[in-house]
Amino acid sequence: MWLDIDMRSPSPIYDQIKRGVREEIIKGKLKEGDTLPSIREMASQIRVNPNTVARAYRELEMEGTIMARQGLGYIVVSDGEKVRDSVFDNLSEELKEPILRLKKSGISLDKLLEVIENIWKHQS
Amino acid sequence: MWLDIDMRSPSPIYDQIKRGVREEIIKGKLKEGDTLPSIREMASQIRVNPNTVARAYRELEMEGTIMARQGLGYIVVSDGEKVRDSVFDNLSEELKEPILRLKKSGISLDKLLEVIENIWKHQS
Amino acid sequence: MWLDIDMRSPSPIYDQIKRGVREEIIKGKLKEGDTLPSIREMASQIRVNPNTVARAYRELEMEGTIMARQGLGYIVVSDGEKVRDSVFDNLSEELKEPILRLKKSGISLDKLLEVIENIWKHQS
Amino acid sequence: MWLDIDMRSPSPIYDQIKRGVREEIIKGKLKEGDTLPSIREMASQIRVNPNTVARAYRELEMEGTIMARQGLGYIVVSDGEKVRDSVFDNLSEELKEPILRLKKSGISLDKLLEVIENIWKHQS
DNA sequence: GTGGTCTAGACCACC
DNA sequence: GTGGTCTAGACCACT
Repeated sequence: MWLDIDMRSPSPIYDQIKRGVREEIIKGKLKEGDTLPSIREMASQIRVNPNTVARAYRELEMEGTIMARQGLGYIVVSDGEKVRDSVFDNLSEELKEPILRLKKSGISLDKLLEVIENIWKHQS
Repeated sequence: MWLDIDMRSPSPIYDQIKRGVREEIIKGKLKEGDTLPSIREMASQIRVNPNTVARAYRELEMEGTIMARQGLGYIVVSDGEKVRDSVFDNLSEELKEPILRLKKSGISLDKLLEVIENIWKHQS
Repeated sequence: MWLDIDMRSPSPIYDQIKRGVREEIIKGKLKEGDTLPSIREMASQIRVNPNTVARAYRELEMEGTIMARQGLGYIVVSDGEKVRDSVFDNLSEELKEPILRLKKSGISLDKLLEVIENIWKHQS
Repeated sequence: MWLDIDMRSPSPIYDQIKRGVREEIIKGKLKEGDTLPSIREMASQIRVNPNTVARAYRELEMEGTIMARQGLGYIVVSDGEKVRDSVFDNLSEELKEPILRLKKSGISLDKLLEVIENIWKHQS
């Protein structure tokens, strides 16, 4: 499947897989009821240990995004909107720490917003 | 210089110490030429093993912020401005990833700036 | 990759390990993408505590020569040429001090070059 | 006295003092029978702990360069030539390690001699 | 007193 | 299995 995994990223691979699946759902490329690639297929596609994919799927199941169907594999059970909302929440959470540290280091809100806008506009 | 360390934080203690020292320099509480608390003193103050403090100091030395003088202790060698700049750069770098992911997930720039402002204003 | 470590040398073990790894890369015995012996394996081979190897690897990572991949091990990321160049620079830097002191003490350039050639030719 | 000590150098201060005294003798500014500055005077001049100067003098005495005279302080007992010879020997010894490492890393003798000549000519 | 290195061994996260 | 962090405690060199 079409996830691109960055082996050099500090964030764990199972987490990159989780995010990748969620993105596919948000983009509408995976819809409710669709079947995910099997663990083995996904693993060989992205050159990763099957255990790692299994962990990602398991955790996506625990959060209610996908579901295991005996003998059929995993299917999507959450719609794009729900997924998007939870992604937003998580990312906002992730932004908290660096922002508060920037605040402590004496940056102004205006300067910060400028930096953010810059990243938004000039990065791929 | 009594840093407050959060033992329950996911970020390693030696890293919290590094950030703490940098912050003191940025705030001007530590200036060029000032002596840091000795490894043992800092360790006992923040209830941590001396090795952990030693690692933090050593890495701050490697990045050019402080310097060891045998038998005497560590002194600050980088001025507040330099330290602030490098902290800004690092934190901006840290912001990049979550922001670009938010962009991919379909948030609007206005919504994002609103979220940022919220974090800035309503969090300690 | 069996480095030979001299426990009686004044230079610290972690540094000998760093230099050893760099040399293997320079010699071409380790190439970009190759995996290093695991920390534990290297440690048991050279009869040293794993922490010591870990420190060497960590510092090689900080200088950009190798890279850790969680759960998999360390891989080489810098090519032999880059490593050789930086080794040359560092060693030239090390030569500076004793040479300038010899100059101050009144040795002639010819005599110095003779001494150097002697060391080169008659030492292992 | 006229020694310049570099607090940022990695080499220990007592060693810098020893080298400084030897240099004065080689240069002829201190001759056989001359009195060295007292430990306290030297210590206050170069802003260093008296213990450190004491250690330097003690070791210079052990190697036979100077000698303590009860109530009179230290006097020079070795002539410039002898001192120069031993300095040469020590420095050659110091050159050995980096040179052999350069050899191992694949530099050629010609290239090395060129580097040495460069240092000699273009550095203070 | 100061920092620097090393060992032994525990616990955790990731693959 | 892999690396990453932390503790406890020893020993050394320098001031």
